[in-house]
Amino acid sequence: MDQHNNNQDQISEGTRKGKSPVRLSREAVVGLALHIADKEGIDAVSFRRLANDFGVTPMAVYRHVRSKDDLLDAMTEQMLASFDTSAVRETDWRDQVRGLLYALRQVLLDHPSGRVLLSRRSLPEANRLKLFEASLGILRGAGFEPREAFFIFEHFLNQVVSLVVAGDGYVQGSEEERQVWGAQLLEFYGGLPQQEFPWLVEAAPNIAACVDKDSHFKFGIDLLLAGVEAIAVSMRSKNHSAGEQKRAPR
Amino acid sequence: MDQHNNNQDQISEGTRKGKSPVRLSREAVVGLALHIADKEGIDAVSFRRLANDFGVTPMAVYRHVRSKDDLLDAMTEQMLASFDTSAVRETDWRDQVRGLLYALRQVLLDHPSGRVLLSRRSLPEANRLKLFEASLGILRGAGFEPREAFFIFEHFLNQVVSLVVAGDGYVQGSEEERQVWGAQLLEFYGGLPQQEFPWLVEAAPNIAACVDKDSHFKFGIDLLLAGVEAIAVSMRSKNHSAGEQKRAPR
DNA sequence: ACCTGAACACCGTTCAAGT
DNA sequence: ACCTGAACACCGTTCAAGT
Repeated sequence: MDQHNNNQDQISEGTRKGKSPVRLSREAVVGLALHIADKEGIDAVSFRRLANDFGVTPMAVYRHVRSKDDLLDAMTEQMLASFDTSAVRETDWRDQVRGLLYALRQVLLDHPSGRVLLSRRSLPEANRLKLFEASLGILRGAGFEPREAFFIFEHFLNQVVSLVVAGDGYVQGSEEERQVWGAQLLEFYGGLPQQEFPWLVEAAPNIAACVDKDSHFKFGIDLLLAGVEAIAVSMRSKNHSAGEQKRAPR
Repeated sequence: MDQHNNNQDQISEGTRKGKSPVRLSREAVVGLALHIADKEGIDAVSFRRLANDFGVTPMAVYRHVRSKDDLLDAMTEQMLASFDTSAVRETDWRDQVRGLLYALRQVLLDHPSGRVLLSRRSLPEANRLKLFEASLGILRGAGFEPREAFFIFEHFLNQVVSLVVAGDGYVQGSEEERQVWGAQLLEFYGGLPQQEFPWLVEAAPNIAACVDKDSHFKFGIDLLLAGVEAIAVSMRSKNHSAGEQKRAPR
């Protein structure tokens, strides 16, 4: 997290006037953009805003970044640079998967804008490719067919992303903002007419407490892995009769 | 789907000049907005665009819609109006759940903008509340605790949304656009260096064929329900020793 | 090579005014 | 009640210049 502040610490003090024009670099531009996105939301990132913070004209930014799409791709890459892939060295595939999911979670906790970045439609670059490849390797090693492995990976990604942002409670802003939103949710759902919405009224505290991320995340991952295990088992019984596969999931 | 054309058929022919000023209504505004969002993507929806299509000044739209947020909320509601809730009358909770998930899928297939609409952070209105309430009721009836029921519902929603948009292959545009994107994916992943990315090269056809929505959706729902079943079973065994619950999942 | 300045075609939203 | 017109503070991006 702190490594992204470096770029900004050299600049900071807001709208500097004309002097010591801090030569831009792609890394600095992307670093500041990611920092702004994480602290103020992805919508706060604009060429004009970046230029302003750098004390430079909007068009100067274009020398280091081809377009907004390019900028967002680069932000995704820089974010994933901190991804901890050490879990691939576990021996059991379940531990490998769990490890990667928790590593991805950590990235998303450090970078609230990650949800938006990861759900953009674009071709992945180096870091994202490595994550993708490692995951497929684990699932193929566990005995899943290419198709299943891909589907399962996709669901892993979706699941982690949506678990971290905690569904309804998703806020890319500050901790305080999230508290306020939680209070609003509690008031809203708790105040619904009880005859018409008995289950919603009952669930109101749980809906509002979506801030309780740890247990929420664990529940979701357990749910997902339970499903994957079940599929693995049913695959193994199918292979028993068909037997066209090299390795069955253990 | 066609009911949204009604509003537009009266207007159409693009930028009409001054005459027969078609009195706006909230329903007409929201209907056209949803229609534009589904055909051209959510970003194509703007007050200026709506005003232009209606042959009216941008500010006229504000008489029927308080703000952009209000407009998006209303679009979500109008979209969910076509939600088929008949599945709640099934007898087994698994069938009820499956039915609702497939009904939601249908809504999202009819409305490509639904993904964006449903992942906005806002308090739900009537139609969305009813869907939420019905789902909780089913899960509570199946014996899940309020907290689990809420978590599971959340995952259902996330799962359906992300399954329908098919992860990487998500395109809110036309069928043709999706084909193009699929071809790009195939070329990209298929063309990666095989030593470095063996699993990605192998999976390339599957990644590109994410257009194959039916089997993809079925796989995801099966995965999710397998996980839920497993949780239900482990809950039942826990209750065996604790026994603090009214009903256990059957 | 790197940055500036002006322009184009867009946004959401406010405010005062017309009918 | 419903719509207009002008304005404010924003967008991404292009193009022709400056140094």
